[in-house]
Order: sequence, then C-alpha cells, then structure tokens
Amino acid sequence: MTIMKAANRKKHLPNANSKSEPRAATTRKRTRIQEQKENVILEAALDVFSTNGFRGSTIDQIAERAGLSKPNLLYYFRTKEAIHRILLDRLLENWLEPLHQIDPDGDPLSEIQLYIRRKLELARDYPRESRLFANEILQGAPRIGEELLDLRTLVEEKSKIINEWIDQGKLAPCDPQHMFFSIWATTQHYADFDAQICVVMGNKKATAKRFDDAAEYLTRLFTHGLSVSGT
Amino acid sequence: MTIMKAANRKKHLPNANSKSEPRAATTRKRTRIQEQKENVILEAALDVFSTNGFRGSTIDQIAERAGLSKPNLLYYFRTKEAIHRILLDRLLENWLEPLHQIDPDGDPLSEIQLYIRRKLELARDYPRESRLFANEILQGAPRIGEELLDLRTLVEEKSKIINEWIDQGKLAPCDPQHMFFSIWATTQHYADFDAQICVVMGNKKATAKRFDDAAEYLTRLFTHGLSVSGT
DNA sequence: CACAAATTTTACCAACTGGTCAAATATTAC
DNA sequence: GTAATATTTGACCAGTTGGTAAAATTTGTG
Repeated sequence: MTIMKAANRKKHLPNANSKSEPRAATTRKRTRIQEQKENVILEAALDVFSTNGFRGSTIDQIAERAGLSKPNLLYYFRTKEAIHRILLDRLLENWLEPLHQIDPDGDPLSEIQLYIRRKLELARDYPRESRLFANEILQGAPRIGEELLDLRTLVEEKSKIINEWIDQGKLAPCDPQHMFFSIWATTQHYADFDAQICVVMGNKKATAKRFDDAAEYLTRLFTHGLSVSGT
Repeated sequence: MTIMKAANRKKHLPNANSKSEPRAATTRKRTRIQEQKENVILEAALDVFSTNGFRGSTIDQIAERAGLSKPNLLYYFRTKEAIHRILLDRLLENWLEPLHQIDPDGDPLSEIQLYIRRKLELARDYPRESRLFANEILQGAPRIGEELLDLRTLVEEKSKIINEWIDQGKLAPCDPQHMFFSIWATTQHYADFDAQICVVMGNKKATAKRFDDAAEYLTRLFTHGLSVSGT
C-alpha cells in the first residue's frame, strides 16, 4: 500500500473535484470496488512512473501492471496526469513528515541524527516514492511546482531553530539551508542512485546491511561535521 | 561546446561504427559541415535530453532547437539512441576525471577537499550533463549499464588509497564507498535538484554565490566529519 | 563550368499513445 | 427478482513519434 501514516496536515486542493477526481466518483458514496481498484492502480502507477518518469510511462503499462484494461483504468482516473498528481501529493506529505518532527526542545545533535535516520528509512522503505520525486524535480518540477512552497515555509521555520541552536553554541555555525540540502542529498541518494550503487558495490551486499552502514557513516559524518568541538 | 578536456582514457567501443556512427560518416574524411552540424545537434540534444529525459524527448524537439529538419538530423545520427549514447559516453569520461586526479601522495584532507571542489565545479558548470546522468541512473541505467563498470574499478582503486590513509591515522575510519557516495550526492545535488533549491532559497541568490556557499559548507562538513581529531 | 559527392527537403508510413463512446456485464438496493 | 446503478469491455480515433525513401539542392573538385 501507499504510505499514509501521518494525519493529513493539509486539506486537499479545493478544486480537486473538477480535474483529479475519478470519473467513478460522481456519486457521493464510494464503493468498495472503487476504493480497492484505485489503490491497485496507484500502486501500479507508482511502479511505472518511478522507473520510467512521467512521459516515459504509458497508461497501457500502468493498466497492464494493475491487471486492468486501459478504458477501465480511465474509468477510475480521468487522465494520466491525475494519477501522477495524486501520487506526488501523497508522497510530498510523507516526505515532509520527518522535517516536521524536528523538536526545537530536543538535543540539537540528537535531533539531527534522528532526522537523518528517518530520512534514510524513508529512502530504504519507499525508494519508488523517492525516485518519483527525483524524476519530477530533475525535470524542473513542472507538475509539483506550487505544492513545493509548503516545503519552503517549513524549511524556513526549521532553519530558525537550527540558527538558534548555533547561537546557543550547541551546533557548529553553518548555513541551515545547505545543511538540509546535504542531508536530503545523502539520504535520498541511496534510493535514487541505487543502480549506480549496485554497480559500485558489486551488488553483493544486502539492502538492509547497506542502509545500516550508510546510517553509521552518515551519523558520524554529520555528528563530527556539525558539532562545535571542531570549530 | 561539450566538455572534452581530458585525453581519452578509454578507446571507444569497437562496435561503435555499426550503430552509433552517423549515416554521414560512410566516407573516410569528415566534412567541415559534418563536424559542425554534429556539434550543434549534440548541444541541442543535451538541452532537450537533460530536461525531459530520454523518452520524454523527441527528435523533433532536438531538431528544432538545432535549427534542422528531422530527416536532416537523422542524416547525421541514425537514431535517437545514438545521440543519447554519445552524450552519455562523453559525459562519463569527464565525470570520472576528478576521481582520477586524487593523488595518493597528497595530503588526505586536502585531496578530499580538492575532490569536492572539483565535483562542485562540474555541477556548477555542467548542470545539464549532471542531470542527463541522473536521469539515466534514476531509470536503472538501461543505456549506460556496461560503461559504469569503469566507475567501479576506479572506485575500488581509490578506495584502497583512502583505506591506506585511514590506516596511517591520517583520516577518520570510514567506509570509502559511502564516503564517495556522500560526496557525489552532496555535490551533484546542486545541479540535479536545482528546481527544488530555487524554491527553498527563494531564487534570490545568484548561482555563483550559491555554489561558493555550498563549497564552504561542504568543505567544513567533510573536513570535520572525516578528520581524525574527532574520533 | 561540369561532375560527383554531400546535404537538405518533401512526402510519407507504421506503430504508439492518450483518450472517448456506447454497448455489455456485474452489483447493489429494494 | 428486478430495476437502478456501477463496472468492464471492444471498437475506435486523432495526434504524435521514430524513422524511411527518393528527389532536389548545395558544395567541393578538377
């Protein structure tokens, strides 16, 4: 199933009905079948979109993987873009979650270590979502652009906390934005560049072990890299 | 023009003639026009491929940007894949260059700092190449797979150096592979996730300044993160 | 200039793609 | 069971896409 653990922080777009809603949802009540098939489709679409990108994916591919005919799929989602959009929306929510969880009252280094671990877990457990996101950003965020503004305000908010920690001498002075960039980059790299990593590591190590090693290495890197002791 | 500074380290594939060579190259001598137009096409293709991915790009788009008709473009390159392949080959060479330059006899931390700076410069000066590569890897490296093995042997070679430095107590103990991953991730991130970075940073800072800040932050992070002092 | 070779254009095609429509079938509520 | 509703299917379509063929044009060479 798709990741939907955290409570919705944001109401869905008000105009969602007109464009993103499946044709099937013209009635008030949602059928069991409806709910079920929609999930199957979104699952299949995540598979296909994450490995082929938006334009590289075809409705037929998604339909086939979902075990449906193309017109049948289009009965549940009006367009290819509608499916993509929903996936991006869901993913973004969960992607932001670890950032929300950074606690202003916690111990600075511990909070950052925890943040890294959480991001790494997302990359390990939801690599398709990570790649879907990477694909979208790589191509200039043509379909997610607006929603990304949430990220901006959130980063601003959390950057203030980091800066306070720095002012209190609890963290080495650094630009919080670049700190976040480096954490995102290093953690998501394990999902997004998996193909490269497999080549370099000879594909011999199990994924779990690889992520444990990564966690250890990154924890060390950021702990020593950001602690005041070395200033 | 495309980046072609370093001498060819590897001879091109022997079977390159049959598939990648332009139809125009049936004769021994290359015309001035041929050379010229091929470059124009590759330039245009880099633009298009790097922003739309392989499948998301059309020959028409490339032809239009190159100021040629589609059949005319196909006179120089037999297929869309041939163009893509050549771009990937060229890019990989230059991408590996900084890794080659790591000097076993240099000062460990300085060498790593230098490596980071070089990678960051590539990301700044050749973002399209970085995105082209990212696109390819993201989608499972379907068209570059084999060539990536060069990377593997090179990383193995340089990992030995890193391990020696660690054994000599000149560097904090860490897994060299993960170290390389983190350097690739953090530097290339600035090219690949530019769209996201622009949103978060409000697009206000000039690119040059952004990269200077990144260099400063990353140098600090890795210097303190990898120096023995903090073990 | 004249001839051959290289380049460019015009017209074209078969496969694919996103999406529609109406008819057929299955499900649900009464 | 039956009518209303929801789901599924098959046939279809217009636009796009990668690529071809041959004629027309340009360019280089003697």
